[in-house]
Parts: sequence; structure tokens; C-alpha cells
Amino acid sequence: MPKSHYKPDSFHLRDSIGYLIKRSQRLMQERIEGLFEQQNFTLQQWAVLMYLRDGLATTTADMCRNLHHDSGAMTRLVDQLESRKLIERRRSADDRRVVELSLTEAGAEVLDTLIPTACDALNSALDGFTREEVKTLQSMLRRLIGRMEELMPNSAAASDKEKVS
Amino acid sequence: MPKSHYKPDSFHLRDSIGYLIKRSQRLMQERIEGLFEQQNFTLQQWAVLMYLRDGLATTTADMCRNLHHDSGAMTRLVDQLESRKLIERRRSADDRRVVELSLTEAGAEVLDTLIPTACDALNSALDGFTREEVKTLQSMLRRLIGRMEELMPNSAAASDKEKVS
DNA sequence: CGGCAATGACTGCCTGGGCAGGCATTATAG
DNA sequence: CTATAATGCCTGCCCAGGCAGTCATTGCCG
Repeated sequence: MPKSHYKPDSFHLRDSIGYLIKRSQRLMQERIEGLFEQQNFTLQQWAVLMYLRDGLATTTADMCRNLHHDSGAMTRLVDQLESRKLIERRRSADDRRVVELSLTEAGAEVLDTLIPTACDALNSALDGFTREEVKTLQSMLRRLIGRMEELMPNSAAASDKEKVS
Repeated sequence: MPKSHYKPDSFHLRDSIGYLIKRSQRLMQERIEGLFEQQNFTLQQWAVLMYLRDGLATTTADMCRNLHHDSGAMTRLVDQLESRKLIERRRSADDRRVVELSLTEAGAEVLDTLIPTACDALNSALDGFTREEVKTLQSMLRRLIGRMEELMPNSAAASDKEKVS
């Protein structure tokens, strides 16, 4: 029996976790994209580059699953990054449906300037937080995400399943 | 001198607060809007109705400031809710530029069904959290929001300023 | 082998937000 | 009072994501 943290009778939007998360997310995004603006990058584009760099995804479909992004939108996003010579598409030899993505040198260089900017933004947002508080916040958000992925059968939760049997 | 919670050398996207918040936000929104889907409501529409009910905003401009929403988008959102007879527009007599918004009875009734649904969604997402943990999470998010509003001169931070002198 | 589902990438269409401009109304300065 | 700025609401345009459908390729099963 889950605790009822929120009750319909005494519910006020501004106390809701959903509202607070939404507001934080929006501010964070505006802030980081604002700092990226000179180089004209969006958070999603940055995420794709990061995932490529770290080998967390190598194909478009991978990227969509791991970043929980629409596949149509991903195609167009990849188009842009490719036309800016930051990544390359290459048809896979093994499975000719698949398009392998890879970071170009230019892409890697761009990341070297983007990452410190993002770190600064995060650190300044977390100014006043102790190490423990940040860890607590991370862990709580992860628990929240875990709970919600359990509750949503469809969308995701398939990210860490390819290691089964 | 703010602590450097994140360092460019050892930065991984999936540990970033920004990433975790974004993921939580998206899951939360999908979940609640999914539950609202039968009645076809979006989070923003719901927020407008809630703010009207609680008297947190009475005009379109108020709503935009408090919800940090685009004014053009707000006009269209209000159009929809009005055409569904959930709210009413009325030109103000004092200031004829202003359009006063008010909740209709139908709007209030809809809220009575929406709020329990949202509470359930929040409670089930927070299943496993103690009261203290929820309070901690709320307070951390508020601190984060506060920090970022300081860092962003433009967008907001004007919400609680009309009580000065 | 032959049929059929599943997968990956892509495309077209729709919707909603961001942004800039317009109009009416009100506030302010001279 | 008049000219100018500021405010509130609205509209048009653009862009990105959500969704459905297409096409090619691969896997599966008889």
C-alpha cells in the first residue's frame, strides 16, 4: 500500500514533484542551450554526440532506444549533424538495414568545447549543494525513473535487457 | 568557489543531473498525460485550469508569467479550453487590454476527476519514498530552481516581485 | 525454397511551442 | 493635451517532436 503523499483535497500544483521537475528541467535546458547557442547546439544533438563518443550507441535505432527519442526525429537530427560534418553515416556490411554512426574529428573537437561548458552549467546550478546532497538527488531521481519505467510497459525499460540468456 | 561536482575529464551523460531530470520529467509527463488521455488533456491545459481554480492567475499574461509559458501558445491554449466550455474569457472593465479568465462549472467538474488521477500518478511514482524523502526531494528541486533563476536574468524570477514597495 | 513477421531507416503529416510583429489600450514624459 | 513608451492579447511563420505508413533487408518457420 503506497503512501499517499498527495491527496486530491489538499493538492496544490506548485508543491507537486511533477511541477518542480518540469520547471527544473526547463530552466536547465534553457541555461545549457543558451550557453551552447554560440555554437548552435541543442541538448539532443549534444546527447547524440556524447553517446557516440562513449560508445553507448552506434546505430540510429540504438540511439533512439537509449535516448528515448522518436526515430523520425532522430533521422532528421542525424541529417543535421552529418551535414555539419560532425558525424558520419556508413551502411553496415553485416546487416544492410543498419546505418552505423561515427564521430568525426571535427565532432570530437566540438565536444571538447561543449563538455566544459555543460559541466560549468551543472556545477553552478548545484552551487551550495554538498557532495552527499548531489548523490542523494541523483539516487532519488534514479529511483523515480525506475519506478516510472516499471509503470510504463511500452516506452522503455528495454535498454538493459539484451544481456539476458 | 563552487564545488566542481562534474569535471570535463570524467563526465558521463547518464550521471548528469540534467539528464536524470530530463528523463524523469518526460516519463512523468507521458504517464500523467496517458492517464488524462481519455479526457484528452495535456499537462499545460491542466495547469491552466488549476491556476484558475486556485486564483494563482486570472489573466492570460499572469498565466504566462507564472507558468513560464509563451504568450502566443497561451492564447491558443485558452482558445481550446474556451471552445470546450471549460473556461470563459471576459474583457476587463478597468483595463480594456486585459482579458479576465474564469473557470466554468464544467471546468471545475473536469478538475474533480483530473486531480485524483494526477495524485495517483504521483503517489505511485513515489512509491517506496518516505515522507522525509519526498520533502527532501522537493526542497532540493526548489533550491535548484532558485539557483537557476538567479543565473538567468531574463526569463523569470519576476513571479514574486509585485509585493515590493 | 517460399511466405510472413520483425527490424531499421526514412518520409509526410499534424500539433504545439518559440519568436517576431501587429493592434488596441494604458501609462508616462514633456 | 500630445507624443512616446509600455503592456496585453493576438496572429503568422518556423522548427522539432509524435505518429503512422513505406521500403528494404533480415529472421523465422513450414
